[in-house]
Amino acid sequence: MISILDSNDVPKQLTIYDIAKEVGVSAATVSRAISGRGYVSEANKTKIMELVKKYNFKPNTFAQNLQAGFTKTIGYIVPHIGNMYFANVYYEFEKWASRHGYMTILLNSKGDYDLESKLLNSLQEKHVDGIVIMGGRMDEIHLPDNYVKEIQEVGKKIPMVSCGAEAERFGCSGIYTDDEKGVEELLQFLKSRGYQRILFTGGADQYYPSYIKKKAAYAIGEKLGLDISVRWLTGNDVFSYSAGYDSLKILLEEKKPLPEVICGINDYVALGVVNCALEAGLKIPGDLAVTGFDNASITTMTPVHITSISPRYEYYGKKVFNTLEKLMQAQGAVHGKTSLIKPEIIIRSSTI
Amino acid sequence: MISILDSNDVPKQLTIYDIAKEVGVSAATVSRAISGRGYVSEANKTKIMELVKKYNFKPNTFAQNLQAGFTKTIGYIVPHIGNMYFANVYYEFEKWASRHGYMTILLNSKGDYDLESKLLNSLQEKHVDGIVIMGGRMDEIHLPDNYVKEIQEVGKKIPMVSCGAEAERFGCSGIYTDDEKGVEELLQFLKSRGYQRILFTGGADQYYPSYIKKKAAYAIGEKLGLDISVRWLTGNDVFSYSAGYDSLKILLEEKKPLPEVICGINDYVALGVVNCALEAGLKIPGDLAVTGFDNASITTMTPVHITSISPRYEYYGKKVFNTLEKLMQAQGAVHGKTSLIKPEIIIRSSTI
DNA sequence: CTGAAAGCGCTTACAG
DNA sequence: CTGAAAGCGCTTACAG
Repeated sequence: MISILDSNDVPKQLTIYDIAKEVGVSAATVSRAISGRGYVSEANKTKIMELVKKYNFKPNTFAQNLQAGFTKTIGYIVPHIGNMYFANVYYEFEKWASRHGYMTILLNSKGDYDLESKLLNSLQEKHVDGIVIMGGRMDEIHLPDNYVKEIQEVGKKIPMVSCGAEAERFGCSGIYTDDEKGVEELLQFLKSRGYQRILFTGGADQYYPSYIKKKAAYAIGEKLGLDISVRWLTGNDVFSYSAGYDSLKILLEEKKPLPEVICGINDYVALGVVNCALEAGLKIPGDLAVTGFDNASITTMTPVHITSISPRYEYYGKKVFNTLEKLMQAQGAVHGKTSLIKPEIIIRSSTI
Repeated sequence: MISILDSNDVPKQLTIYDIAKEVGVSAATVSRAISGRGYVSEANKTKIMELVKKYNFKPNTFAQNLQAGFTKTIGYIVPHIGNMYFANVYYEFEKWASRHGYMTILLNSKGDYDLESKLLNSLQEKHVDGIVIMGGRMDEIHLPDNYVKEIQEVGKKIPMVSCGAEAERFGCSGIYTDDEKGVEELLQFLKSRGYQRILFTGGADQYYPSYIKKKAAYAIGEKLGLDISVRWLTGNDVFSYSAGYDSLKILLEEKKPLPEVICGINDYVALGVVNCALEAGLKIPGDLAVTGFDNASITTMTPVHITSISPRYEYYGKKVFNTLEKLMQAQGAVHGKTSLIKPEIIIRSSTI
């Protein structure tokens, strides 16, 4: 009998007491046998484990947690898991978390700061052992103070890793793609292929990933003697396919000479540029080269495959987990500074 | 002082006892004040809530859970959250779960049945209140008996919703897209536009979604007087972009007359077909029409936007949550039969 | 309206 | 090697 029905017909959970009674030992002995900690005679151990198997008994993790003071649960907040970037990092993270016995609660904030606050609150109530937060307010440069403070407060109580630039301001550990290095690799590559006039498009200054890339593009471009321009967009959806598409469309309508390369701020934008170009009868990379960032799977789902800067998801996700785990293990953890992950260029057919 | 340091410098959690002591009441009163259940004098309530606010106190959910017998946690297994289909359904599901006070643990199984078993086990240990499982073994027609039995066993103990066809065999509730209706809508639409020769590609017979669509395509095609053919692929990656791409490529190499329409088994496949067609210099929809299933965002990230059958993610995710919630609330839940969700055709420029 | 007490299911010194 | 007991932090009848 797996579940004993009480007077209300509510199935009662099987406990170590039930096992103990059936074997004729105390609950303590059952606990020792199952956990493998402390001495138990072979005879008893065998009997106990047989019943555990027979009933497929699982000790109640919550009781264990209450006792142990940790939950083996991690909270993970992203704006939208439908975004490949977040999905890819999460996938790799979760793999490591699972292997190490952690379960991850995945929450979507839609980039809504107040919803983010609510979710952060729920995670605290759950007493998760650690928190990872990506995107949303992490990327916002001019973030109102109260949102910064909130993260600081939470971070004081719960180990937290922020996946965004400038995690220092939140007082928590950060893991982030080294956008500067990414731009450097990209520009060096483009230069090596003989490109000169390069346009960056698709971002917006108020977000770190765009801001950093822009700054780096100008600085490194100058160093390499390249002709760099940056044209961000206005409107909401600056990181989208249609942002890239519209961006080139407008450029074409202006009838000024095109740059030799358009670098989308991410692969969605790059794909938009590619498709607009193809529609306009431009050859890629003959008439125009295109690159992206993030190495999303869509880079190979187009007639020309898009050269892109890969954040190296596997390494990234693993690093996030390792960093968080260290914090979780060190009681009264000291948050380190942001570690930047060196990205990698993946060369495809959208560039010579 | 939010955390009192004990001799080991381990920050101690704040409990209702600390609050009680500071106000000068019992823990029971604090509990009543916070939960809002039972009587508490206004005076005490005010004092207590002030401290709760001051210390940002959160009652330990695990202690509450242990008491209440439920965890307000749901386990959710998908093969890979990087797949847009799963990501979209999860996103909508999680929205509702959060609103109703549930947190969702998202696990990736990679479609590996044994990993799936392990994950299922961990979820049981966590004593989640409910489980959702999508893809992986759910879609496999010739699933070895032991995997079926396992799901049956888990489903007996924990409310479970399977997002796949034929959930009945697992003895748990199912929510699934009505693929038959989807094919019907698609074919009726194609007929209305005057199309006759229609080819389905990209699936494999051992998976329900393909199998059902194939069967429906033949049956409904005959009813409507259409010329239907189905060409599944061999190899691993039958649901991918390159499956679609290769499929058309081979067709073109055979130099037989092309069908008027190619229906990809999903949007990735459809996109592959589209791009192969464009590369071969075919006009879409002039020379060839293309359609997909799932209404993924990539349908509009191509030069021609792809007509697709939408599973209506919003409704789908909500329905999955509602179904699971009903099971979780009804103790000793009786699993219903699979409810099919009527899909919707989204007409775009890849068809006349 | 309030507090003492028992209990949720487990673990862990402690004494034997 | 084993069991009785206390405790993890909360809730909930129960008696007052």
